[in-house]
Amino acid sequence: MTARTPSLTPTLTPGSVPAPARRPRADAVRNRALIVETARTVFTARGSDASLEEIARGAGVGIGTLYRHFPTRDDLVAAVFRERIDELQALGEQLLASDAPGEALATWLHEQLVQAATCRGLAAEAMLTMLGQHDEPSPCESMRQAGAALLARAQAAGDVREGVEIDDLVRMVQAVSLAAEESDDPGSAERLFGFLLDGVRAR
Amino acid sequence: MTARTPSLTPTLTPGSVPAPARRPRADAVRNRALIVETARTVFTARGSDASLEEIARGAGVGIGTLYRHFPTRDDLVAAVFRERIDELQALGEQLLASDAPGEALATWLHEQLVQAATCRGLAAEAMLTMLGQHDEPSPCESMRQAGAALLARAQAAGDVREGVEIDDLVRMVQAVSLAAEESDDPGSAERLFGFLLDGVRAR
DNA sequence: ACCTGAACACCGTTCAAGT
DNA sequence: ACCTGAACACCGTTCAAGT
Repeated sequence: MTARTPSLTPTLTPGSVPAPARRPRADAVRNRALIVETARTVFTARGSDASLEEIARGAGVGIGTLYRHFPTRDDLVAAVFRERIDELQALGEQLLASDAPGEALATWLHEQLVQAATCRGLAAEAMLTMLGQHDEPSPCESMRQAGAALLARAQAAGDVREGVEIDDLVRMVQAVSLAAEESDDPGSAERLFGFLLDGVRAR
Repeated sequence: MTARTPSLTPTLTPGSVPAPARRPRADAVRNRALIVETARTVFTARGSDASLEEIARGAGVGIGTLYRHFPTRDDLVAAVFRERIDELQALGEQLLASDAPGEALATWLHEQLVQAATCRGLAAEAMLTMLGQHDEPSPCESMRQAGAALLARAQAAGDVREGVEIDDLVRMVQAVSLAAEESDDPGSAERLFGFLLDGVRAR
């Protein structure tokens, strides 16, 4: 969000290495991990608008340290869900080996639904935000491509209709999760998910 | 949210009128309307987490006046969307006269989609919140019943499959709107809405 | 009865001073 | 290089004092 001063100065000599890639200090590594872990706990307990101060306090670090590692709130949220994104990517690549393309896609999307519910809907919000910024080769982008491959295969097999895009599907699953969250009916999410699948199925 | 002191004192005599139902002061009525109108404008411009102070300032009243009329933020949001809810109810009742039950439901749901996009997704959030609290005979509850009648008719005509509930449908439409909001593809909402309709159609 | 705005609490964010 | 926490800004919410 915040614009940073461009670091590319004209004094950069042609042969110079772009980034020194120093190894970070051990306490910094530990603090970073502690903050992420605490954030996960606090987000689960308090929801998406938990206080950053509470997270810093819980991790036993100063608020400045939290900001040093995660300049924006989104950066922290992204770090919290990084593992889940990687898991979804791995699952997607695994499912490409399945011999039932339609079912494989459904399984992957259902896992998206399960993940979306973590941290009281924060996971779903984070996913929607991340899907909006598919510029650089981010972990989310890799996950997206795994899903796209599953979808293409399901379409080629005639299981899913044409015109459906992977972003639509993933977005819809997050939306289903968000919409079902406030419902008093516990089966709501699964039922809505079923409608979604039926809607994209080839007929 | 905040618990209030119970006002029901034992001195209440059996024959006493429960509420005097006084006519409110003219300036109070005007202020209330001004606050709601300003809130709509500010929510549209700044999104769902607009400052209440800005709304009060824009309406030309003290912050205390805003709180007097709307004890919680949700109360103000509900007031902002009250008219839309009433419109949806009226439209639903009108559409019951149509001779194409499936199409009538689709038209009503599409109007839900259009409404959901107002105030940068705040309308969708508000609708989801309101659907969660269907206790008293609220305006939202009347709207819900109009939709339920449309759905029942579409199901009786064999246009929509059984097992679908009106809350599911309305929630899904809000979900579609929320999911499409952050997308860079402008046709996203309509495409997802189309999938939703196909998913609930009888086959 | 209603309005006002000062007062308090809480949180986000920055930054000078430390190690 | 990294950490700390005081300092500042901003907003939500309440309430005593006004009309």
